[in-house]
Amino acid sequence: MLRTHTCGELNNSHTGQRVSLAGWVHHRRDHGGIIFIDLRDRYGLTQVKFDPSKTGIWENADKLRSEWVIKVTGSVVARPENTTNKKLETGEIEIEADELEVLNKSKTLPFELKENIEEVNEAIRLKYRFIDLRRPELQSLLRLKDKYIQHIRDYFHEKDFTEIQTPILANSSPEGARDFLVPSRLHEGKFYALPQAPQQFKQLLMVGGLDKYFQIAPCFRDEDPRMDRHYGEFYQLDMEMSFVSQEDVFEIMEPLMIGLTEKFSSKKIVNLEKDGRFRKLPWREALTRYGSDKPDLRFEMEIKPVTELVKDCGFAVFTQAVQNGGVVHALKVEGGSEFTRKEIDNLTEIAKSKDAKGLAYISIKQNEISSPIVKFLGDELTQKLIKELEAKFGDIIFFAADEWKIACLSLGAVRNECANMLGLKDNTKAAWCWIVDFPMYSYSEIEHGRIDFEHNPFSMPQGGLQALNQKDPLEILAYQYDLVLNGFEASSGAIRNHDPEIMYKAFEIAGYSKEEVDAQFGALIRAFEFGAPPHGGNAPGIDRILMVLSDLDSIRDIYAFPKDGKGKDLMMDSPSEVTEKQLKELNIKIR
RNA sequence: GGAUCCGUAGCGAAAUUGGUUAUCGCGCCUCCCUGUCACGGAGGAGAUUGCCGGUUCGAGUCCGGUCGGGUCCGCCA
Repeated sequence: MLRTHTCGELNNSHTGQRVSLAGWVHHRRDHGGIIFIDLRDRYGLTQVKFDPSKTGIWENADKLRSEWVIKVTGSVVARPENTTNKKLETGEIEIEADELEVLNKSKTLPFELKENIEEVNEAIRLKYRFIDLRRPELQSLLRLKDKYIQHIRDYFHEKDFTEIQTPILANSSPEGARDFLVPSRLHEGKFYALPQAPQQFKQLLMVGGLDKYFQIAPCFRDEDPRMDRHYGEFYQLDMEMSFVSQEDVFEIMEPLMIGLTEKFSSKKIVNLEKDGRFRKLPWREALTRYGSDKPDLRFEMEIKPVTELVKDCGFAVFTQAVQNGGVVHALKVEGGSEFTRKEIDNLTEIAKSKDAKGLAYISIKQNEISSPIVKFLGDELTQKLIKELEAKFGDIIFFAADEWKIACLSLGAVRNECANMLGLKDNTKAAWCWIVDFPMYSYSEIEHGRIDFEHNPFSMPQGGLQALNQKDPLEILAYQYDLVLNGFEASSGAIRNHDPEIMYKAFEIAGYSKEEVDAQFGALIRAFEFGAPPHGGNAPGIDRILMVLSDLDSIRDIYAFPKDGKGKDLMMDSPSEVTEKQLKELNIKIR
C-alpha cells in the first residue's frame, strides 16, 4: 500500500503517529520558508507541512504543482493554536512531512477545479471529464447513484424478484424510437438493433414462467436529447410480473418510490390520497384539468372547460371553435394580472408552439379589466366567466379555443410556464401520481383519418376482445399507466395483451394484417400461443427520477461519462470513423 | 427538420454611437516572503476577437455566409 490512511480521516487522536498519505496536490501555499500542501483524495483534504529547518526534502516540495500525484510520509502533529481550520474535517492536525515521492506530474489544468465550475463551458469539461470527476460534487453524485441502485435491487430481491440480463444485440422494432443498428458480419445485409427497452424479452420471460423479473436495463434510442433525456443510452428499472392486475403493480411500485424519495431526497411527499396511496388520475381528466399527461401536481392551478358558457357568445374565435366540434378551456392564474405585455406575448408563443392559434385573456387589475376580448364577450358574460373561475383582483384568465387536445395541451404549456414565472414549483415537495386509462387508439398524426395506437401496442384493451369488436376504437381505453413525479414522466407501464386472438384484432384495428404482425412480432405472438400467463409491469427511468429527486438541472450530472447535446462523447471523440477493412467485412459502403 | 441564444488569452468576463497599443479577475512562469488554508508582495508571458467574405478611411463592434456550442419545439416510454 502506498498509504496508511486517507486524506479525510486523521484528527487529534492520531497525533504522534507516523503515516503515509497519497493523493493530488489540491493547493500549494509557499511562504518562502515553510510550504503547505493541501493533499486531496476521494475522502478529503489534509494539510501537509514542509519545514526547511526540519527536513531535507523542502527543495522538492518547492517544485510541486497543482494536481501532481504524490506520496508523503511524516508524523501527525496538532496544529499550533489559532491555526486550526474548522472548515476541514482534518483541520486540527497536519502532516509534518519527511519523505516525499512524486508519483506523477500534471500539466496545467484546462480549467480550474473551483466552486463556480458550473460557469465553465460544458464542452471543455466533458472533453476532460476525468478531471471534472475529481470534484467532490460529481463523485458524491455517482456514489449516491450507486446507493440508489442498490436500494432498488435490495427492494426487488426482498420481494422475490429475479434480476435477469436480456440481450443487448436484439432486433429492430418498428414501433417507437429510432433504433441503433449493428451490422451483422456473419449474415450479410442483416442487422441487429440495440434494444429500445427489453419489452419483448421481459414478456417472453413471463411466458417462460419466471413470474417476477426485474433488471437495471440499458436502453438505446437514437432520438434528440433534452435536459432530462440523455442521448443514446439510458437506464430503466425494467420490471414485469405474472398473474397481476394494474393495482398489483401499483402496490409494488409505490412503496419503492416513497422509499427512494425519503432516502435520496429531502422532499416532502405531497398530494397522497387519504390512505397514503398515490393519486390516480385518468388520462382524459389529466389533460382537461392540467393540460398534460404528466401534470405537475405540486401546485393546483386547474383548467376549467367553459364551452357551455361561451358557445353562443359574440366572440367568433370561441363560437367557431365550438361549431367545429372543439372546446373552450380557461385557466385562472392567481396574481397573473402583474404579467407584462412582453410576458403575455411570450406565453402566447408557448401556446402557439402547441398549435394554438392564439391566447385570449382577461386580466383583472385593481380598477379595470384589461382584455382584448371583453368588447366581443360583453360585460355580462365577462362577469359570468370571472365568477365561474372564481377569479379575484390580481388574477388573469387565459383561454384556449380549439379542438379538445390542442386546447388542453396549449393551456397546459401556459400553466407550466406561469408556475415557473410565479415560483410555484416548490422543490421541497415531491408530488407523485399515476395517470391511468390511456386511450388505446387515436387518429394518426401522420396519416389523416387513419387510426393508430396511442401509446403501446402491447397493452391489454379494457374490455378485451368484446370491446375491440363492439366499441368505437377511439373510445377504447387501455390498461396502461404512467407514473409522474413533479411534472416529469417517471415511468410507464401496462397490463399486457397476452392473448393472440386479442392481439391480432388490436393490430387489425390499427391497420396491420395478420401477416405483418407475424413478421414484426413473430416471437411474441408465437409464445402467446403456448400458454402465456396474464402479466404486466412497468419501467421507470431511474436516471430521470434521481435527477428530479436531487434537483439537478441536467441528466448528464449523474452519468460518469455523458454524451453532449449533439450525442458526441467529446472525451473519446465518438462517434468516429472506422477502417476500410472493418467496413468491408461488414459489407457496408459509405456514400 | 424548425425556432432561439451564444462564440474575445488556459478559464470566466469587459470593450460608449464603428476609432487608433483589445481591458480586468483567476490560472500559468520568475523573484521575494517560516503559520497559511481562495496566503501575501513585485514583475512577466500568453489573443490571427471561431472561420470566410463584404460595407467603411477605419470592424471585436455593422451586413452576408459558414463552422461549433447551449436551450426549446418536432421527435422520444
